[in-house]
Amino acid sequence: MKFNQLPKEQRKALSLYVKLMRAANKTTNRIHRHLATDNLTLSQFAVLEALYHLGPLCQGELVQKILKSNANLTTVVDGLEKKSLVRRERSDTDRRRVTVHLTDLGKALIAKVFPRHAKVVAEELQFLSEKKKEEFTSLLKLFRIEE
Amino acid sequence: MKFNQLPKEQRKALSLYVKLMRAANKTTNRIHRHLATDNLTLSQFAVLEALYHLGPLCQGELVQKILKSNANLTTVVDGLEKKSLVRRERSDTDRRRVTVHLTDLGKALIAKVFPRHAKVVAEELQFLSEKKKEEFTSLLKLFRIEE
DNA sequence: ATGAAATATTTCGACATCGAAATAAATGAG
DNA sequence: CTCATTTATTTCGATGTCGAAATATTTCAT
Repeated sequence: MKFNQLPKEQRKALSLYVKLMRAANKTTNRIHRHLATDNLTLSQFAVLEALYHLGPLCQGELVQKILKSNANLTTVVDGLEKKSLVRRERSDTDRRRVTVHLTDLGKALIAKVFPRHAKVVAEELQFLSEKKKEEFTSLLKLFRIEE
Repeated sequence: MKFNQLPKEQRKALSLYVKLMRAANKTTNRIHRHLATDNLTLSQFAVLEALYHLGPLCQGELVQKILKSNANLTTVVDGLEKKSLVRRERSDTDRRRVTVHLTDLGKALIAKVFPRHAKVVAEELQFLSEKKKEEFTSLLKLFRIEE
C-alpha cells in the first residue's frame, strides 16, 4: 500500500507530519548555527536558559525542561561544568539530588547569548505575520505538551 | 535581558519556536517507537520510504530527501545494506555516483511498515480536526521548505 | 589531450544521545 | 528500627550525527 492508495485522512496526516518535521528541522539548524559561535549545543543552551530564567534547578527538573534523557543530562551538565559555566551542588535536604547553578561566567554568557537567540528566532519566523504567528501558536497548543 | 523584557514580537516568536520544537519532538518520539519494533531508525525508514515511492536513487538525492549529512547517509545505507534491505550499485554513466536499490527483503519490509506508519501518524494527529489539519498545513507551507 | 576545478561518496575524529544497569540516598510498612 | 521499595543520578555500551579531509571520477578550458 503506497501513499496514493492510503485513505485521504492518512495522506493528510502524513503530509502534515512531514511538513512539521521539515519546518522544525530547518528552524533548529539555523538556530544551532548562532549557538555554535559560542560553542554551545542546543541542549547546553537549553540548560543555561532554564537556569537563567528559573534559578538553580536539580537535574531531574532540567530533564523535564530540555526533554532529553537522564543519561544525556549528565553529559550536558558535565560539558557545561568543564567550561565553568555551571556548578553542581548536592542538595542538603535530599542528598540524592544534585542542584545545578549558573556560575558568574555562565550568567555572563547566557545574558549575552539569550537576547541574540531571541533576535535570531524572531528573524527566522518573521515571514509569518503576527496574526499567523498567533494562529500557529494556538494550533500548537493543541498538542498538549506538558509544560 | 530576560524573556519578560524582550520586545513583544520576540516573545511571541520564542513561544512559537519552543512550541514548534516540542510538538515536533513529541511526535517524532512516538513515531520512532513504532519503527523501533522493526529495528529501524528514523533515517533508515526515511531512506526505505523514499526508495519505495521514488524508485532507486543515488546517495546525493537521498541526502536531499532525508535532510541529513553525506557522512551520515553513508552510515545509514551501510546499516540497511548490512541487513540486506538495500543494495548499492555504481552508476554506469557516472561512476562517482552510487545508486541505492531496495532488495526484495527491503521491499517486503517497507511494504509492511509504511501502512502502519501512516496509521500511527494519523492516530498521533487525530486530535486535530480535518479543518485544523488543513490550516496547520497551509501555515507550515509558508516555511518554504525546499521539496 | 591534459590538468585544474567541480562533483559524489567515504573516512576520520568528535560529540550527542539513548536504554539499561549500577550506585546512592530517602521513604515507609511492619 | 530495618529492610524492601522508590527516587535521583551516573556509568556503560551502542548508535546516530556532523564537519572537514580524503578519495575517486567527471567536466571543462585551453
